[in-house]
Amino acid sequence: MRAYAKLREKPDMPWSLDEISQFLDQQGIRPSFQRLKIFEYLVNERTHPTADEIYEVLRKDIPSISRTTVYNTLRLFLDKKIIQMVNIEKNEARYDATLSWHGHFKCLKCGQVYDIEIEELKLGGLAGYQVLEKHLDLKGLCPSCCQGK
Amino acid sequence: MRAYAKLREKPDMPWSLDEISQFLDQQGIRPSFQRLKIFEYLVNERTHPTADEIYEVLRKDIPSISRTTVYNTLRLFLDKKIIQMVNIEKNEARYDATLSWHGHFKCLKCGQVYDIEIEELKLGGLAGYQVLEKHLDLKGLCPSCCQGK
DNA sequence: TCTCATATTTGTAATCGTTATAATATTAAA
DNA sequence: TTTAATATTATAACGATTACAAATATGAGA
Repeated sequence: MRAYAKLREKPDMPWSLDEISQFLDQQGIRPSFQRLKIFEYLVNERTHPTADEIYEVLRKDIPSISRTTVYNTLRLFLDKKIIQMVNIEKNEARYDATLSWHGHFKCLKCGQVYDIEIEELKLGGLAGYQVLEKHLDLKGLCPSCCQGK
Repeated sequence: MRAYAKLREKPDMPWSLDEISQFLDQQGIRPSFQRLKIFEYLVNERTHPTADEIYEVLRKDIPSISRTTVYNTLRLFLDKKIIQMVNIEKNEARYDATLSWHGHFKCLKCGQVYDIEIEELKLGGLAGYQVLEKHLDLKGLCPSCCQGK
C-alpha cells in the first residue's frame, strides 16, 4: 500500500481537483468529472462512506450521476489500489482513501466509523502464510455516545 | 465472551449430542434436533462454515431441514452469544463456535478460513471508547497454496 | 391421555446491496 | 471529420438474508 498522502506538501490540506486529476492520471485512470468528484469526496471527507452515501451526496452536484457509475468507479479505484474497502459491517461496504495500516471502529449507536491507530500487532503461527490484506475492525460506543450512558 | 470449551474435561474431544443438549439447555435454548445438529457441526468441525454450507451438509441427515431454520438458529445462537459471526468476506457470513479472542485468515486461492493466534495487540487513541467487539481478518495464501508458487 | 397454548420448523415471497447487460454519450486517435 | 475506444447511464438480474404465515411439534395442566 502506498501512503501517497505523505508525498504531498501539506498532507492535511484538502486535495484540489487539479491535484486529484494529476494523481488519477499518474495511476492510469482517466480523470472524468464523475471520477474526480468521487475521489474528492473520499479523500477530503474521509468518513468511510458507503456507495449509496456517495451517490446521494454527489447527486446534488451531478444530477445525472447513476448508482452504477459510483459502483463502477469504486471498483476501478479498488483495482488500481488507490482506495480500500472497509467491511466492518455486514451488507454494507464502505470505502477509504487512507491506505496506511490502521483499524476501524464503528459506533453501534450513531453509526459513525472512526480510524483507530494500531501501535503494535503480533501474530502467532503464520509461518508459511503469505499475508496480503489485514483488517482490524472494532465495534462499540464512541465517546460522544458513551456520555451519560 | 465465555470460553466455555475450556470448562470441558477434554477440551479437544468432539462434543457428544448429550453434552450439546445440556449446554444449550444451560444457555436457555431448547435443544431441538435441528439445533443440536447445527451446533454439533459448528463446534466439532470448526471450519467457519456459511449458513448455506451448514444447510447442504445437514440436508443429508435431515432431508426436511430448511434454509430458514439454519438462519433462524444461527441468529438465535448469536443472540445468546454462544457463537460469533465472521465477516472476513463481503456477502458471505461465516459462523464460529470459538469465542476466545483470535483472528481469521482466508486463503484467496482455496477459500479456507484458518484461526490465527494473536500474541499482542496495542491500540492507540481509544480513550473514551467502549469496545464491545474486535475482529482481526487477514487474507492471502495459506501454506498449501503457497507451495511451489 | 387429551387439550390447548406455545415454540419450532418450513416454504414462499420480499428485501437490499451489488453486479450484469446493453444502449447512449463522450473522448481520443486517425 | 470519421472512427474506435472508453465512460456513463438506466434497467434488469442476482444472491444472501429476512419477513411472513402456515404447518408441525412440544410441553404443561386437566
